[in-house]
Amino acid sequence: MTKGKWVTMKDVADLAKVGTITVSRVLRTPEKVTEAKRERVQKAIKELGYVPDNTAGALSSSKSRVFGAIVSTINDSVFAQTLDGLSSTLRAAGYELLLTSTNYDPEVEEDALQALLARRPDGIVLTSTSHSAEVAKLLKSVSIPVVEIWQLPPEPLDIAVGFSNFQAASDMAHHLISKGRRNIAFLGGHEPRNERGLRRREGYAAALNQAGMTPVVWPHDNQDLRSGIELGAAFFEECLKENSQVDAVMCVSDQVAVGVLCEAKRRGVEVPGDIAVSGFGGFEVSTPSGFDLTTIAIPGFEIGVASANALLDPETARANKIIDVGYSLVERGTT
Amino acid sequence: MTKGKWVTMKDVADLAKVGTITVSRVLRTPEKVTEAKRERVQKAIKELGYVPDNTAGALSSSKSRVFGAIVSTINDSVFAQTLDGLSSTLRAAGYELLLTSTNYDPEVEEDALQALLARRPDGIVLTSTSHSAEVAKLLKSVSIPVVEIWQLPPEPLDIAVGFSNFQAASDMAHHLISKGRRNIAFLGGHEPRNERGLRRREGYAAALNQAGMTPVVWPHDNQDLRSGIELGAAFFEECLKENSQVDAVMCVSDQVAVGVLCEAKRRGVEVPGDIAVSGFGGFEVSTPSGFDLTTIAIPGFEIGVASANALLDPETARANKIIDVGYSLVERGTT
DNA sequence: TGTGTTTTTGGTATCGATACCAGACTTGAT
DNA sequence: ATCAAGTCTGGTATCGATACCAAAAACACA
Repeated sequence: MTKGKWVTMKDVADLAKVGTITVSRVLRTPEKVTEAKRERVQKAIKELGYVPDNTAGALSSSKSRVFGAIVSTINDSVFAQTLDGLSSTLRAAGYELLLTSTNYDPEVEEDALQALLARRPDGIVLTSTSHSAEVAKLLKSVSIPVVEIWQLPPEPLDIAVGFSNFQAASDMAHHLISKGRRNIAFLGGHEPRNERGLRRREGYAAALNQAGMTPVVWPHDNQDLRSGIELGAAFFEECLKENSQVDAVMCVSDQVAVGVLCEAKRRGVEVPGDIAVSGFGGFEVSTPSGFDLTTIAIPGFEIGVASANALLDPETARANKIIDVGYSLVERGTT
Repeated sequence: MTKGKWVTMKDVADLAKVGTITVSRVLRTPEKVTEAKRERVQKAIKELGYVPDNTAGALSSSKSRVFGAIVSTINDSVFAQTLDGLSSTLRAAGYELLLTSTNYDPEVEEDALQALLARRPDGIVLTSTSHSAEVAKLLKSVSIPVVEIWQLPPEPLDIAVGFSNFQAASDMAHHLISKGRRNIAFLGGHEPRNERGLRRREGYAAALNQAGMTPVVWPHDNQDLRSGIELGAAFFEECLKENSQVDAVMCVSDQVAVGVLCEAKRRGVEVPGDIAVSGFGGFEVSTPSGFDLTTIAIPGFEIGVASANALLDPETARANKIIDVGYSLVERGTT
């Protein structure tokens, strides 16, 4: 209790007049200790304000009770709900989450993974699925569960929890086609490191090709670093000029769609009259109280919960390898 | 390198034909080892794919190289930039971040803190400033830096990094008054556990009282759990009915303001003609490409960076105790 | 009461790194 | 060639918990 000095298990054991191992058991497997001793120990713990030292426990049991997460970004809200689901489910089971972000940089990913592994986590969650050779090697050499999320790689390293970005985008394209749209453009998904965006773009292109239409994607290259709302606004300025006959925009995310909608309003372009707009993600802005946006709703929180369960019980999860949480196309006022 | 078995420092030492301590020094203080040995060791590390075990290092040096963060929520984007700044700055210095969220529940906060302390972090970041007695006691008994962020408590436990929510809200109220508004309502800030919202509401009320106006806050009680965009939309339905003369709405957040703006458009209410709207936060939606919203821009990323620096060098930070990162009132098209 | 079985308990070794100290090895000056 | 001062290096103890095993206690049954 004195500032700067931690109370140890031995202190508790001495006060309760038991062996240290009994204290350990009271904390981990209380049912194996008689009630009398258990109470004495618990009283001592409270009295001394004992906080167990997990670093020591981790060393001797080689179970750190920590999971690591490497996400591409925490800067926007994409993974927020997932992290929430992950962290709350893990905490309920007595585990903690070690979080790192890479900002879509594979070099950072390798560093982050090294640093994470140094903490000997009991499992790892990744939001990316294409890894450098080094990263793949490290992950394979490790005997802990590795969960890749928000995507469904054809060959998961270990376990994957997500949905098909390709299929979802393809569905949305078909939805727009079924609404009579004939010149559908795709906005975003041009960042080469963001695989989810790339898959969505591919799904869109496949659907259009299948329907005998010509895909129009914008921006063309990765030079254009705008994204989010700003990208949506820029759409009118540049893309629409080149393709004046466009009657629908499929956006890579709800944010981009919001940018499009704002600019449309500003210019007096009718939605969905002149142009239909769709988003992706199902964030709050897409709701009827917000933009009433047609979008693909992703169960972000559930991805987190399912990943947590996969980490906690990898054997069961490995039976499937791929856990598809699905998505749903929500039709609203913009299409 | 064999699956399931970690390479230890001893393995590296044997291969490089040095003592274990030399390996340790190559990793922590390479300048104290002669070049020849250093290279031999580094080669051995690479060859074996050695990943140091920090749990062991933490135990013997009582430095875990981990910092803990307890945030009220990761569900929305409020703290996203801050976490980004925090995590990237810490990682650059070789530290990792252990993240927990409380969902504004003080009971969870106590549990989370216990769990965090069990990992013997080298410091802690908190987004809340009113703590239960237990939590305060725990934090005071600990000899590591404790940084409270996003607010400036009058009596910080140790170090605080943030800005005055009260002052910022008061500034915004004065801005609206200076624009000729005479019936300014405040929307949000009704959740009893969210101190930042409460402080903003207070700042607003103080400014109006000072100007001889009567504050109108809504919702009145905490029964109404709506927040975000939905709350903004509900404003027209309920608040405006009671106070038909309102000519400005100060919102507790940008999200709420977006809800107000969407609903205004839907009802044909002119902004800022009929009603002025202000936000708080300075998120992407508030930009000219988005809603062109007058708002208080908070340097969220800088809060993260400053907190990280405070954790890394608490002595310097303690000289001030309170680090005010400020804010700026950004006047745009909605007022 | 005595024997065999099950449950509960504690001693000791161990996990993998770093701290501390002492010894070996440089280096430079005399 | 010798010595002092400084630089490197490695052996051993240690951090605080848990694993393993053996001893003690409790219990059941004849």
